[in-house]
Amino acid sequence: MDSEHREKDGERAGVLRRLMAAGRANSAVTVMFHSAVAAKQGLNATEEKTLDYLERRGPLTAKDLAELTGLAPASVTGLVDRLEAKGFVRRVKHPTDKRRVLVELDQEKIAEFAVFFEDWARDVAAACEEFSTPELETVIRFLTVMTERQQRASARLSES
Amino acid sequence: MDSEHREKDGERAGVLRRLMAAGRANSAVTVMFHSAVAAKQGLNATEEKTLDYLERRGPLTAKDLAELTGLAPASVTGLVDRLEAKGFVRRVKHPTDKRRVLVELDQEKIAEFAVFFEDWARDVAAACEEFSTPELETVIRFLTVMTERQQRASARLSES
DNA sequence: GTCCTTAGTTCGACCGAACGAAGTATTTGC
DNA sequence: GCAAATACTTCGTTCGGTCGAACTAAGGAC
Repeated sequence: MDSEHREKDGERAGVLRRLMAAGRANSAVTVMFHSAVAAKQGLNATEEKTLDYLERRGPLTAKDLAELTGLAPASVTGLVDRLEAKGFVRRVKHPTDKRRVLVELDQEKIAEFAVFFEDWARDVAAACEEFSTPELETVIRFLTVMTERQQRASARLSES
Repeated sequence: MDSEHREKDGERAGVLRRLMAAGRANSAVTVMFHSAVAAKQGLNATEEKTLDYLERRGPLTAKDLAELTGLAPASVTGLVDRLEAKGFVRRVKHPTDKRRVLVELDQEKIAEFAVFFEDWARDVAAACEEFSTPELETVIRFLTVMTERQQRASARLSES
């Protein structure tokens, strides 16, 4: 290995180290931000998770929520009661099966809190002015790759 | 505004939109990963937060922890009891003031769980091979800027 | 040296969130 | 059309985590 290679490798290693540090710091702050939002909404972790499922998958039955959250049916009843009392969701009739209860988001309530995200979105956009479009494309590619990897790492961690 | 500008603006807007989406997805997964790690360690949110403070600031007194976590003194006693029972921290004598109790991390226990992070670090390093060194520099710069902004956004959210 | 303050613990109580078991309503299978 | 299965709720209980009040031990002031 010639000296040029050694130098390149050293630089690369340093960059990786700094990237790790930056990623770690960013994760810590992301978690804080998330829990600050939850606190603002007056929601606990379970309730937050439930709203997240509903946002991604649309209306779900109590049974679906039980499976997704890992809670007992009785606990889901309580969970939905709380979310309904706070105005985040509604119980609606299932179109074909009268035994089932569909839980759907109250879009108005969600919009109430969207204000904070718009604030944050403006912040992000402002920060992006320091970056060229190709640079942002690189960032998007990076985030996408990492999201997918971390997703798998989470799953591995949870199951084993 | 000529057609070239219009096109550039449109492209930029699209990139920003995709960046937001990528960032949002990444945040969601980060939070999941974090809670998966906590579950693996058998820690709740408060305990996790406490360990984080100890990692960043070194040994702290019970009073310090009470202020940082916002808990009552009695609750801190319980919190430290639990962390001590699980082997994550130790109570040690304060060098000058015998009333005080210093809480310090058990580095061996921390190292036990570092394995999972090494796994993840390898994963990250592997994913980074798809990126040139200058690209990674861009990512670092982006993460750093965003971390700082999100930090401030969290603080604003928490206080108001 | 005595009194007041400070640091932390113990104790009893409380609350939110989870659970299992039993109950109701509805659908499915034969 | 009746029995078994399914979806959800109700009820009583339990448990973890927090709290305030009272207590102990150790500094600090004068």
